[in-house]
Amino acid sequence: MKEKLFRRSSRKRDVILEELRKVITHPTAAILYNLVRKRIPNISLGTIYRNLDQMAKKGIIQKLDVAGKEARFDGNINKHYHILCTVCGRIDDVHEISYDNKKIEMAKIINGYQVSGYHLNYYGICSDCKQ
Amino acid sequence: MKEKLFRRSSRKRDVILEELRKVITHPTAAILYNLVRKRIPNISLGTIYRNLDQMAKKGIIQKLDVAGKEARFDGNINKHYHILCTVCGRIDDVHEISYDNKKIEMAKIINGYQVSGYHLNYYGICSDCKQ
DNA sequence: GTCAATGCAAACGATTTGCACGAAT
DNA sequence: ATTCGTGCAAATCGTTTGCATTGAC
Repeated sequence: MKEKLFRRSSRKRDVILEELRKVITHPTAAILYNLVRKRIPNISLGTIYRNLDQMAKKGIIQKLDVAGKEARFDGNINKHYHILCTVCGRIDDVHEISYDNKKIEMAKIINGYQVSGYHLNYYGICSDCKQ
Repeated sequence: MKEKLFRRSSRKRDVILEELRKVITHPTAAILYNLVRKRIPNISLGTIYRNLDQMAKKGIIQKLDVAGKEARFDGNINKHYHILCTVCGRIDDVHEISYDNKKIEMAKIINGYQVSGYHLNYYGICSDCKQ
């Protein structure tokens, strides 16, 4: 957990990561800011953003692939999926689905959600960028 | 195509939709603005946003579920998926994949992309909002 | 005539950045 | 001593909104 991922250690970064790992709610930067402020009152929102970015780039946290105004972050980098409430915007984890055709297409209830649909995005390097 | 979807007809809305349907590049509002301006030079960016929103709500276009600063739109509402280049940000359609377990997990090349991963998001109404 | 659609500019909200200072190596 | 990490505020960027006008019905 304390390998040579970053050039210098920082208590603030450590606390941001700890607080993110504590919750299962996929918080925004602002929400995390409020959580972290309870422990480090003088931390600034800019520091939250800078550290979340850094950690997401290193792959120790996840920046969620969700459209919308505010970015959301996940401290759990184990492979799992998400379900989003189209009414209140809440995001929950989806663990129990096995990804065969029938279940993806036919799942109607997941985690108590009435499922209306899903989106699947692939990531990769396009042929132009592969050069 | 010209049913009673909207209370009043609007040539600007029609042209926005036409231009969006012409391209396969999942443009941002600003890109579409430039395309539409070639035909309607005095159109404003606000009108582009208002109409894209409206049409997405009616379901005649798609607002893509992609994280990032700018929203992207798709004139093709047939069920299909997307592949995003992690280097240049380009987005292409994915049509040929059949969604059984093996293919999702094992696809290594799609549309010339070197695939690195995928994200699956479900949508629905959470139990609290269902009341 | 009514009220939706529009242009324009200002407002907004999330995120980023420049700068000077403090801290880890 | 170097230069990363930080607080702070200003800047930026995408998007939304208020208002007066135009246009569809």
